Amino acid sequence: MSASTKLSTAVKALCFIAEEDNAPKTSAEISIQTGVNASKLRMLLSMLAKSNIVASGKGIKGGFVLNKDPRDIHLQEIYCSIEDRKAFHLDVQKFSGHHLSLPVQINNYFLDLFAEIQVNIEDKMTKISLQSIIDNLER
Amino acid sequence: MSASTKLSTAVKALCFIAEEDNAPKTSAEISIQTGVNASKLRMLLSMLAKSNIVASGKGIKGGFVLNKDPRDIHLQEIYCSIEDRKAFHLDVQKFSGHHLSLPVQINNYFLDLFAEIQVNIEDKMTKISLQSIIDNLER
DNA sequence: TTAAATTGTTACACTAACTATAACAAATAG
DNA sequence: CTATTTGTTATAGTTAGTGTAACAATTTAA
Repeated sequence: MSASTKLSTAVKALCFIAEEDNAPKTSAEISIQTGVNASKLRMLLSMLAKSNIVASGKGIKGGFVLNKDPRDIHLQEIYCSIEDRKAFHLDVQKFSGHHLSLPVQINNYFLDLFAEIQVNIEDKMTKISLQSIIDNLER
Repeated sequence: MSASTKLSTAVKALCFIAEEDNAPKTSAEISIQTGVNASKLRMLLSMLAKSNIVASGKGIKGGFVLNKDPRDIHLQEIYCSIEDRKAFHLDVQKFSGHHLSLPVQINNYFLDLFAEIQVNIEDKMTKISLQSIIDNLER
């Protein structure tokens, strides 16, 4: 699952969990509502649980509930809990050279540029709360 | 080859082609200097030739030369000529649903967000010329 | 006109990544 | 004890990326 796909899937699940009643939602229910496979959802949600974004319960009354106010859950936080790589991954051709310095310098130039882009993306994501996404959908 | 790898590879090749003398550089020479396979370089450079960023010549005196002043070649232009997808590709989980509107709305939300990020990246790339990269490497 | 060099393009094998799903132990509730 | 549900691991199939080779078409020059 690509980073951007994981993020949008996680947000779909969280939006459904956030709905009206705060009865726990099972992965099976979320799967029906979102069209995403239940196992895959459980993988994502178990990571969100480790970050205390959701709480999970096993057994017959189990499922997932939000563990925070949707106004206090931000995209950046969701992203970090489901993806180990820093923001959206951009890479340069790996270089196995010896005496060649130009390609190495250019790799470094691009790694810096890509890092800068990633900081921009993270800034943007930090400013977007789950609540703002829910509000955006309702109007 | 990922989009970001293509871009950094193309810039490596262009920096080498831009060096001092403007004798044509062959794909074999560029391959030695950059560590990138000659066939792959020819694929990239033939696209740059179609965008008039470089000119190519076949035969015994052939090779690649810049077709523009390095101050007038920008990253965005290089990117567009080697990649058909719009900027760095971010995607959402494809959705084959029927009656479900929440996932579709959220997909659209993310597609908009990612489009916005891509505009930012393109803006950034438009402001970076090949000459500025060369200058950056020399100091 | 022949030979050598070089691009431009296609093809191929190999590997890594992604996708979709299944399976099952561990925990929970009644 | 049984049914349910999470959390995790595994599996199989597909797609994308990597590295390289091959060769027709073109060009230069002897």
